[in-house]
Amino acid sequence: MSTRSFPTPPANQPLASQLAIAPKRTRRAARRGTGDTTLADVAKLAGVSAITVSRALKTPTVVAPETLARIQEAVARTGYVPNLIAGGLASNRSGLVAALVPTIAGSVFLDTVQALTDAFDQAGFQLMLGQSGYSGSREDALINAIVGRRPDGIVLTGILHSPEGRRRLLASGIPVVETWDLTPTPIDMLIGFSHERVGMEVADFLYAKGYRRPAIVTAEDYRAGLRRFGFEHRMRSLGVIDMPTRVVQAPTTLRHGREGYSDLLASGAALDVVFCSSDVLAHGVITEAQARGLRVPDDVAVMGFGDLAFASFTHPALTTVHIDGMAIGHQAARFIIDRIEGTDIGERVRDIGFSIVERDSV
Amino acid sequence: MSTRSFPTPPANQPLASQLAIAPKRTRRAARRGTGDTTLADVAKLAGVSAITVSRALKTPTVVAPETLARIQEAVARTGYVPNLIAGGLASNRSGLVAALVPTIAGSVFLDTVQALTDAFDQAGFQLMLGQSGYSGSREDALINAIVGRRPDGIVLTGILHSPEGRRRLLASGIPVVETWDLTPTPIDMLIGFSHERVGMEVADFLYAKGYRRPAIVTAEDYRAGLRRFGFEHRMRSLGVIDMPTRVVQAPTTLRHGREGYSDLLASGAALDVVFCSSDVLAHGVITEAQARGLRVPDDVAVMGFGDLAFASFTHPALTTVHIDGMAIGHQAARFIIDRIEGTDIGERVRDIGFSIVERDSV
DNA sequence: ACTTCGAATGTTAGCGCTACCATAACGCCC
DNA sequence: GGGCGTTATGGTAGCGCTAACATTCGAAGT
Repeated sequence: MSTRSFPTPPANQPLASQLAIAPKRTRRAARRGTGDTTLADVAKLAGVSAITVSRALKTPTVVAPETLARIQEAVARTGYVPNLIAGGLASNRSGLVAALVPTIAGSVFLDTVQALTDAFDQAGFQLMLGQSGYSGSREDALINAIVGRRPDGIVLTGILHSPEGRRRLLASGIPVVETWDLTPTPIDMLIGFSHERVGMEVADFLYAKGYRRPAIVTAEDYRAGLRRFGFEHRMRSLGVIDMPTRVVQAPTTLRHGREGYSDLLASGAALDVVFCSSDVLAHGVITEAQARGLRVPDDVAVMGFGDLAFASFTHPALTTVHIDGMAIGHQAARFIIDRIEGTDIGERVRDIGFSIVERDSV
Repeated sequence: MSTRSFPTPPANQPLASQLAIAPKRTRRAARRGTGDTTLADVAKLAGVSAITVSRALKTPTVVAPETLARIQEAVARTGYVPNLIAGGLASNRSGLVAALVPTIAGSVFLDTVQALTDAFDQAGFQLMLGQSGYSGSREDALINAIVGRRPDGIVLTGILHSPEGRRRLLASGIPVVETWDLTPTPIDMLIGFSHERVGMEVADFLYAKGYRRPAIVTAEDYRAGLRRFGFEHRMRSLGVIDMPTRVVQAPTTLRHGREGYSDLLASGAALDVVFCSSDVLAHGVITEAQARGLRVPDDVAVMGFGDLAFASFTHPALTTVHIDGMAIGHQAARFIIDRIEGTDIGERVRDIGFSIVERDSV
């Protein structure tokens, strides 16, 4: 075992002994602390004031090298870990950033969340994760729990917030970044792309490829609805009127894709391509088609959305819409960090765009 | 409007007026606050003391109904959101719980993380997410960042912590739950299962099914290594000596599965079944086999691990090892919440077990 | 009538840190 | 040699909340 040479001086005792000597006169017992070593303990050990220790830890350059060394030794000896809660209260910077996602199960946002944790970790912030669920019922309670912790920033990913939640966020004055969408009225900052345009571009793409009997398997989700809307709209203007559609629950799974396609077939619809609201769904459709002995894309073509890691490794490789989820996460983090540090953030609304990745399923 | 009978005497004003009257004598300007409404503001408006407002919010039952109503109205009017950072400092309960995972990209732990957020949310705690990476290099820095925020509990998922990190956690006195494994020397509490036994049971299972030429595609991960070890050990004692193996990087992807199987075939090994360290890997192996025109399980059988949501919907449906990730998350949360509330937690080490789910790929 | 108790509320003193100002010691310039 | 930066450090006063007692007052017990 390692040494334990410098037990904290019995600084906490005096009050207790007063108590023992003159219990009647003592106004009250000392409030018990955490028992952790504090800044003051380290300061005493290093023979400096508390504030100097604080500086030595935050901005070592302003402390004399000699003093710094003494403090660092004291820190090492005591195993001191700064209490960031206390620091946060004093400095009005909690060092926390909140990320709200509908659910992490869906995996579409995983890259974004990963990029967020990484970027914020690196900048010394800790990510608080909140799942609002697709229903949105607990949303307000969640927002209260989040705002109550006074995060230095909030990243909203793919949720449709209630007007009340929106108002609360606005009132809190906390920097907010909305992601994965392009709304006309952002709360604050925004990084995303247009789901409607995705739908339209996909329609053009498939039409150009010669497909005339498209079907849709889509999640019951606001953004997915937007893509579908754009798709249908454009297809119609191209003369394609009838588009059989299956709406499945979010978050999407392989199962939903299989069942969605089965249902589509059961309805007797003639179709040559299926546009899915997620890669997972598309993978399910491919799986179901193959289980039925159909060839993809000859008998039925399949188009996904998201370009998740697996998309290029399905068989056949999935043609899909590429969204750079990592870049979204990084930009969101950048926005918030810049805002906190007072750096100019430039344009507060950014369209990150998307691209159609043609592989073998279409 | 209801009565406001007992306004607190104007105790907060003196400093400001002093300032106005005798600026020279004022020792310093008042530190600027956050500008948010505080407990004191609400108290003043409701005509009670701060502590009564605090009680009204935390334990409404101890406040007279009339007073309560007055306070609630004041809260609504001011849009007051309690500062939980300050509360945490005062009460020594941060309301934060940390979860450390190697990465969320792997998706094996997703169910667990989801269950954790849900359970903690419900109990009023907020989850801080930390990704240690599979390398473990940043682990110590991460642990410092976590401990510094004085969480009320820490859930460790699938990481092999350095001795130094372990010591720090122990020293912090924070309740710790390790999950997804059964170590002989837990830090504190533990919920998991034996990876070695998984390997052994799978070996028995496959052997009983008549397979004699097993191969392994496994992630470079401690726990996966344990499963492999158990598998090889048992297989050997059953007389199977040669087991071609491909080790791929964690986190695993469909791609790794395809490449792993390709490599295995390229090495010219004769094999009748592939035991994979994850369902995703197994899915990749199936995909590659099918892309090569092989039939699963007739030409090659495939065994996964994890029983993720998609496992029963691959084609053929994946035979795998079922782990109840949600249950792990819930139990981990239970452990910590019980510990915080002082409830008896019972046995501190729990084996949640596993089961082999036989479907069509073996 | 007088303790005794419990319910409701208040007073005080921090929790551990940092912002803000002050101070001390040492050049350096004209 | 007095004024004025510069560098390193310290003192004080909070940040917004809650723990620990203290107090008040009416009801109940003896």
